[in-house]
Amino acid sequence: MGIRRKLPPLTALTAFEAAARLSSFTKAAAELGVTQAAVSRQIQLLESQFGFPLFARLHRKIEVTDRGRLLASASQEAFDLISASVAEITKESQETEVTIAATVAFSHFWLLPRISDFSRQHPGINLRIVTQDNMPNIESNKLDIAVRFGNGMWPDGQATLLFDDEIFPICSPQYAQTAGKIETLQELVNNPLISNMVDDPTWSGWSEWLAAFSMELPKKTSGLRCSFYTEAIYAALNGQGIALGWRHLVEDLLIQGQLVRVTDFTVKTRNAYFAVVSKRRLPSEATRLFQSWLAETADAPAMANQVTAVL
Amino acid sequence: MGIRRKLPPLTALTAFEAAARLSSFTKAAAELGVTQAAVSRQIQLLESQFGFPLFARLHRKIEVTDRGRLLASASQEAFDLISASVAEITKESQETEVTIAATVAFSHFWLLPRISDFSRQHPGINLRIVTQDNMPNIESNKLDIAVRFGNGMWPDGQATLLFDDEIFPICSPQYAQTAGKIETLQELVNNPLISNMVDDPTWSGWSEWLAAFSMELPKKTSGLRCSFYTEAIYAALNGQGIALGWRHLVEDLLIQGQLVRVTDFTVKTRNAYFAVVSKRRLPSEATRLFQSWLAETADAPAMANQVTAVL
DNA sequence: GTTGAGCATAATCTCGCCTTATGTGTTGAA
DNA sequence: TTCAACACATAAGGCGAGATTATGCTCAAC
Repeated sequence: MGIRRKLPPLTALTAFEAAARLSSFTKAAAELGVTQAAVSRQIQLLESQFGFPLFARLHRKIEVTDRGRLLASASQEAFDLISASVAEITKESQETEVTIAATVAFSHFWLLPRISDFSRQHPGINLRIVTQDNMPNIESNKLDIAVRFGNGMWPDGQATLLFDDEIFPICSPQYAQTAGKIETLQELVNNPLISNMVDDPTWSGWSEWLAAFSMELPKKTSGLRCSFYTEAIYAALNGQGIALGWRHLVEDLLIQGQLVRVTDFTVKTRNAYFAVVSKRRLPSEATRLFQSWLAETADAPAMANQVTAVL
Repeated sequence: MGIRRKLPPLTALTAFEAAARLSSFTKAAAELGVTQAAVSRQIQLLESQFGFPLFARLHRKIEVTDRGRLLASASQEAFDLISASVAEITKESQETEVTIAATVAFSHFWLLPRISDFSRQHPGINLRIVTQDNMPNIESNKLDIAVRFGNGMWPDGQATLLFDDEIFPICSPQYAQTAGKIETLQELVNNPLISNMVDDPTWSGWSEWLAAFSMELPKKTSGLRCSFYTEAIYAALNGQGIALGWRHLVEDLLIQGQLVRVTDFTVKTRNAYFAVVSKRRLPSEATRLFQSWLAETADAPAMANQVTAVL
C-alpha cells in the first residue's frame, strides 16, 4: 500500500472534514477562513470524483452519509496526526525534566542505586522515575523512556537493547554456611524456595527455572511466597531460604557479599531489558543524554563500591 | 485539538513524505508525476515555514533530520489512513460473506443453535464464524462483527448492546432431586461446585459470585475444575454438581428441562454482551442484515423448540 | 580535470481554488 | 398564504500557489 497510493485532493478533504465535523458548510467555511461557496465547490469536487454523495442535503441542514462518516473520521484522525506531529517538532522547549518508567525491581535494585551518577554528570536535569509493574503506555503517560523486559518488539516505541539477563539461585552467606554444600538440583529443592507472585508472562518463577533442567517443582515445597520480587530478595538477604536472582538485579549485592550463589546452574533468559522511547515524540536533549547514560551504564561492569539502596 | 488546528500545506507535505520515504527528491518527483524542481521548492517551503531543515543535504544524497523523520512517519501514517479509507468507501463489492467472531461459550450455547434461522432468511449470505476466546482484533482479523462481553467501550469498534446477563447456579434435574432442596447459600457451597479456568477479568467465577452476597468461597470445596465454560456446563448436564449458569447461555437448556435452577439467588452482571463493528470499514449489506438479525434475536425470548447443539 | 548525478535557483506560465454575485428550496412567522 | 430568512448551489472571473523549463552548483568517481 505504501507506494503509489491514490490520494484525493487534500485541500478538498480538509474542507470536507471540517464540514462533516461541524455539520455545516457555512461554519466550515468560517473555520477555514474561506467563503461558503468555496467549501461547497470543494465538496462537490470530491463527490464527483468518488461518484457518490458524501452528504445528504436536507432542508436547512446537511447530514453525512455512511461513506462520508467513514471518510470524515479517517480524515480527522489523519489531520490530527499531522497536526500533533507538527506541534511536536515545532515546539522548542528546553526540557530539563526526563520521565523514566521502570518496574519496581529494576528501579530498586538497578536504576536507583546508579542514578546519582547521572545526576552528578548532569546537575541541570531533573529525573522523574515512575515505578510501576504493569507496562505503562508511553504516549498517554507522557513518558520519555521506559525500561521494559521483553523481546524488544513493542508497538508504541523504539527499543534499544540494554542487556540480556540470566537467572540463578541465591541466598545469604549465613544461610549458605548452615545449609552446607549444594551440589544437585535435588538438594536445592529440599531447601525453602522463596518465590513471588507473577502475572507477567515473561517472568520466570521456580517451576519455569527448574523446567529448563527438565525438572519439576515438587508439589510440597517449603519457603516464603512474596507478593513482589523485591520482598523475595529481602527474604533471601534475611537468610530465609533460596531465591531466584536475576543477574543484573542482584549483581551489586553479590559483589558486596550480601548474597552468594549456591550453585552454578543458571538459566539465560530468552528476553532482555530494553530502553524504549516514543515513536511520536522528539527526544529532548536531556532524554538523549539519559538514554546514552543508560546504555553506557548497562554495558559497564557492576560496581562494588556502589552504595546500594536502603539496606 | 480538534478545532482550528494549524496544518502545513498538504501538497508540500505529500512531496516531503515521498522524498523522505524514497530518500530522494528525484524519485519522489517521479512518483508524484512532477519535476524534481517542484519537489525541491515544496520542501523548501515547508522548511522555511518551520524554520529548520527537514533534510540534511549531503553530497549526492539527502538524509532526513530527526524532526523530519518524525514528521515523515506521521505523514505516512496519515496518508495511509486516508488512502485506506478512500479505498474502503470506493470499493463496491457485493460481499456475500460475513465473518463473525465470538467466544467458545457464546458460539456454542447461543449463536450456533440460532444461526440456521438467519441462513433460512438469507440463503445467499455465507457466514463464517470465528470461535476464539481471547479477544480478536477487528481490523487485522478481517472481522465484520465481533460479539464481545464487556462494558461496551472498545477502541477498535462501535458497540451496540445485545443484552445484559445474569448468573445463577444450575444443575441437572436428576442432581437436583438427589441433592434435595437447597435453601441457603451455606447449603449450596456444600455441594460440588463446578468451576472453570478464567483469565478474562470480566468473567465471574464462584468466588466473585458468592462475594456478591458477602460470602466467601470455603477453602475446601469439592467439584470439578474445567478448562472451559462449555465443559463446566456439560459436567452440570451430567449431574456432576452445580455450575454457574449465564442466563442467555443456558436458557435453552433450562427451557428444555435439561438443566434446572437450584436457588433464586442471582447476580446481575455489570457488563453485557455487545455486537462490535469496525469503525474503519463500511458494513456490507450482508453484515448489516446479520447485525439486525442479531439484535432482533437477542431481544426475542428464548425458544423452547429450538434444536440445541449436539447433545 | 572532467564528468555526471542530484539538489538549488530563477523566470515564467497556468490552472486550481477562491471570491463575488446570484439562484434555489425550505421553513417559520406574519 | 405570503414573505423573509437561512443554507446550500451555481456561474463567472481573478489571482496566486505550484507547476515547468532551463540553468547553476557541488562533490565523488574515474
